[in-house]
Amino acid sequence: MGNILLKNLKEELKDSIKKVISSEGDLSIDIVFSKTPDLKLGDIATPLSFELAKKQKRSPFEIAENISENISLPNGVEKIEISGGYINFFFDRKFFSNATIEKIVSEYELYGKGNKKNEKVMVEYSQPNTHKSFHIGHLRNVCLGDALANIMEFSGYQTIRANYIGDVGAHVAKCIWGYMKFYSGFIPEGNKGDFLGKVYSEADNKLKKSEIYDEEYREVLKKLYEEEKQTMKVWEMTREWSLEEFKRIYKELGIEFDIFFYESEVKDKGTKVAFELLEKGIAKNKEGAIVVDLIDHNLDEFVILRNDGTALYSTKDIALAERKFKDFKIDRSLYVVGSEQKFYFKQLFKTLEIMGFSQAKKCYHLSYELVMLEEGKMSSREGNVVLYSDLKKFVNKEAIKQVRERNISNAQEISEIVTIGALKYSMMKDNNKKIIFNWKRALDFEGDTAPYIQYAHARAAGILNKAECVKGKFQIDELSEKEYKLVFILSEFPEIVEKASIDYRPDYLSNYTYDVAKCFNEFYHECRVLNAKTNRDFRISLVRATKIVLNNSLMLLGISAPEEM
RNA sequence: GGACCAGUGGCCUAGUGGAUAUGGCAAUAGCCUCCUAAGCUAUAGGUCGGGGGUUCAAAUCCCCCCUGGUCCGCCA
Repeated sequence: MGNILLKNLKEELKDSIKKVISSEGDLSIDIVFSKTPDLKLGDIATPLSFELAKKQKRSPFEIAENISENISLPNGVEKIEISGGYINFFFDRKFFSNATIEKIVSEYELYGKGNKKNEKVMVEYSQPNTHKSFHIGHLRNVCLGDALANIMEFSGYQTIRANYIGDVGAHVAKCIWGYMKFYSGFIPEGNKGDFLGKVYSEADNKLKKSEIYDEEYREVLKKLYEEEKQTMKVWEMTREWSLEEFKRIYKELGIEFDIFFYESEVKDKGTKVAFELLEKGIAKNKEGAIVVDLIDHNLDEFVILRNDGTALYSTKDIALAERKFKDFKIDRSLYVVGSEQKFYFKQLFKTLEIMGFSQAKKCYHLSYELVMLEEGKMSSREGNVVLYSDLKKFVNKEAIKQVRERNISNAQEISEIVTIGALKYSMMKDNNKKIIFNWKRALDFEGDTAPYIQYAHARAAGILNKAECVKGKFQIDELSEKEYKLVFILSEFPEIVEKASIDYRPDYLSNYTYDVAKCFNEFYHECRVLNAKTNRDFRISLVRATKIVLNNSLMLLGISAPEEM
């Protein structure tokens, strides 16, 4: 931990370069390294000479020459070359490979782990509404959020995974009205959560068409607000149905939360806070409602309580944030929520700042675009959604079919691992952009998919199983390009994790993991391992290191790495 | 009307100041007597939405325009 080989080499190189250029009095420049487009050109490069050329009014070539002639290269860097003005550095590749692979193998599951940060972070994600169906849009959220939490934790933050369930509000009342009106006393045998989703959609449809129905619904809404006994009983029962289904899904996905918050438990506190803010003069009364004036911040007015005194989304979120800061003592608060709420979160964070919470500056809204159907937006109301349960069922069917074509001992378990992996990966590999859902692609297990990566892992496992006693020590004769390319990408893992945590970008990990799998497959086809003529011990260790990195990065994505498939 | 996000080969996508623009799907041609063919190799496919500008260097930054999405609710 902490001592990252590739990163260290970069730091040492920076120092060496600075020593050369400082003799000419130029220290202010920030030295950056990039990968070379081709390993033939070197391992890492810097375009520093272009920047210096401008400042010093000399030719970049001359500057590069000067650096190249006067630099004392750190241990592990073998050669320096100038190419088109770039300064390219060549590592001592045997040394680098040796050190990298030994490090990975010895650190094992800790390889890539960041230093402990003295900071507590809470990630809030998967905020499903009870009494509505759980569809693939919710799936995207929970996958992203879980990966983010994993990454933060692995990067060294103390991390709390929070779920915030919407169990009150108009949609609940609609569903309960529909249930009492058309299904009173009925207890579905199968998936109770999906049943409620259908009841909700059906109720919403009928309510649009009848004023009498609408009156009845308002009555239910009122009774829920007043916590009338009979209605509350139905609420409790149906709420539990939804929660059971959610928990079943989380279990299936292998996702665990540290804490569940419910809207029902923060709404009263929120109302209190709204009045407190009013008293303190942070908020003001506007036509009976309570609003925070954010016009000077270019954020309009933020309504935090309705004029009838009932709670809004904002009412509850302010109370919940306060609870997170005060009771859980968190320093950093992350929210994984769809991008349509961007403006809302700006208002919320600004309000928290005005309320005096220093953590407000470390609040972050990880936003992502919706999962859409080819024909357009999904809507629980309309009922035109792809349910999570259906998607899982069909993907699993395909996985079972494919596993059966192979000779595998525990087909059931493997098909489940492939199914969940494929689902999660497809929801995370894009940079939070709009996803147009497509069945053909969802059932694809080749190319840039989780099964491709899992397969690479299983292959590595297969080799290691057959390699009798494995020596920890190895000698490297001649490094082939495929071998070294693989070593190099493995060495990048810690930096990728760090960047993903800084930028809050789980997709960095998805892309990286796929690249590792691809490199490994190329290596696999070109280099024999078990009956290798050269580098046998090294290759076995390289395979082991690859398996470790694949396993660690899949773990961050919440995807299982099978030993066989 | 104002604000934000996106636009990269037929389709999807990486890359947000550095070298010849990354991969996948689909297509074509190959590779299993050899550690798992959910794999590999090769071929073909590009006005990086358009136009200006800044820069030694632009898919990336600035301005204008086009297209799509979202927000500007006492909804969530």
